[in-house]
Amino acid sequence: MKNPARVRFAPSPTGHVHLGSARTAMYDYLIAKQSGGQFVLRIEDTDQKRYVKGAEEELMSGLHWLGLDWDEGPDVGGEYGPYRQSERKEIYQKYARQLIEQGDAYYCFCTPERLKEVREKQNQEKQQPRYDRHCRDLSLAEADQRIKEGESHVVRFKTPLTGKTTVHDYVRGDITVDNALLDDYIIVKSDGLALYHLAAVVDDHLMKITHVIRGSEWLPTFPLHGMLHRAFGWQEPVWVHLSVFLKPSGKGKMSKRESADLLKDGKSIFLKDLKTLGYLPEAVNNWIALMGWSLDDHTEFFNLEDLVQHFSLDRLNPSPAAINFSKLDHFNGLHIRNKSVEELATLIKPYFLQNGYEVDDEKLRKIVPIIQERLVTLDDCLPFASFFFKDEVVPEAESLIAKKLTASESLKIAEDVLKILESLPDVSHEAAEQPMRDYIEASGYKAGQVFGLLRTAVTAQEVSPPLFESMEIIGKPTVIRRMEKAVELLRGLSEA
RNA sequence: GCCCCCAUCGUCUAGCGGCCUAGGACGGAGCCCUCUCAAGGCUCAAACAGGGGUUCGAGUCCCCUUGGGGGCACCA
Repeated sequence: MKNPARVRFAPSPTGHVHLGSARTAMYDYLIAKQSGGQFVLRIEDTDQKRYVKGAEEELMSGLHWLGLDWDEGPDVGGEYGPYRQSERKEIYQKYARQLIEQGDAYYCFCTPERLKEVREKQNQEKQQPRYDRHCRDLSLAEADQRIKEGESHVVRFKTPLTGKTTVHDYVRGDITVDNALLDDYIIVKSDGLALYHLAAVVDDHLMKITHVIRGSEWLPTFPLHGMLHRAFGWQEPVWVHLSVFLKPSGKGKMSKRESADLLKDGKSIFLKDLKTLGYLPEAVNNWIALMGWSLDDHTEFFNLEDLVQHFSLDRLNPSPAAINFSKLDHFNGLHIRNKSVEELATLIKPYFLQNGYEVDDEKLRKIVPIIQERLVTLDDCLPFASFFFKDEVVPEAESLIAKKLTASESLKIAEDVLKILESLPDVSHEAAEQPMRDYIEASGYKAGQVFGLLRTAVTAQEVSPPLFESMEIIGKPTVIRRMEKAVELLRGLSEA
């Protein structure tokens, strides 16, 4: 057994939970669980301006939906709290001051306006936009004095002017950058709250985090985080940068606009949408787990427990992955078929209820086996099985005309079939199929023609679960009633 | 523009110098099964970005080019 890992998922509550976050959270969870360690949820809300109401709740329900339950977090507590960064303001200030006093950071009094001017000038001269280090060499005494006088200030990290910094990413290896190319990043804002860089590093240390798994958008500031740890003299966690998810075309990452368009197609990159669209959390997990990770060259069906057992950082793939929704559909079908009748019945029942149908559980349990392998998403149960719960279904008269036959020929068939069904003790699969096949044999019509007509009459659909199984569930009185209606409709058609 | 990262079928990927006439999956095409639709089974088309090295031998190691992605905020 490995050493217990403490892994944190640290989202900012600024919007909907998307696939990229979900995958990071899952990997966090897997590493924590497989080592017998803790999965920690930490809310990174140091930017109050970007706070979105309800985002935290959505985040938590999204994680729970996927089965990624955390051991420590703002709601459940833990011995390393508080777990919301906005509640840790004083902690960051203390550490920022330490950095300043030991010469690794400094107060900066430059106004946003001046910064903007500097940037514009640099842009004009085609220089790299960067802070000009105007306040870097102010003495601490002078700085403290100006602060006492109430002057607005931020804290910047004092990046070494020369030399190189090497940081180690678990999947990419060593990454080395020239310090001269780095900026003196702001680590505490003028409102006194730390920026991500400082807050995350301090929290990761204080919370004894062993693995930092995050998106590759953090790669550019990765050296800063390494330098911060070293300035404090802290041991660094294992750093793991995951590749980003690209839009289905593979060209760039998903924009807000495109996300909206996607929803019109019944697809989405947001967890909350995926749920209402009828996707199973098991399928979503399976799907995103395999975007950037693989076990071997053939295993592809996983549930969360399998992943806990088999997941390994060693098999992470550093290259970006395009989102492939047809693969999600495939996995969803696989996981739907993997459900027991009881489980699936429970999952699809709400769809019928929401659409105003009264659902008899006994009946539903009979329906599940015949539609299970036909469902791609849970809401597919509606087009497949609604007719079971309707008192009456009335097909279009024209749709009753069997393939390659006339209305009057179809009428003849309908009348014959009705007669046969009436003569049967019941319309169970066993009782009905053979007589129907005998009729087909004797009449010379094609099986497709007769069954097609029967299907349309009984279900008012061209596509349905297997006919005889369906009729058995519907029951003889209703089947007879619907056949009579079909005869009536066809009669009207052949007289016209 | 500058910095960083990445590079195998359309897509997700296996491949860690000889097991590769490059394997699997999704999607596509076809066939079988069949009362429709599925599911399932079988078959086919489909890739090592290009150029230099290193080596007896390169998809696998190194360099360059090209392409793609990410970042350059008092956001995370």
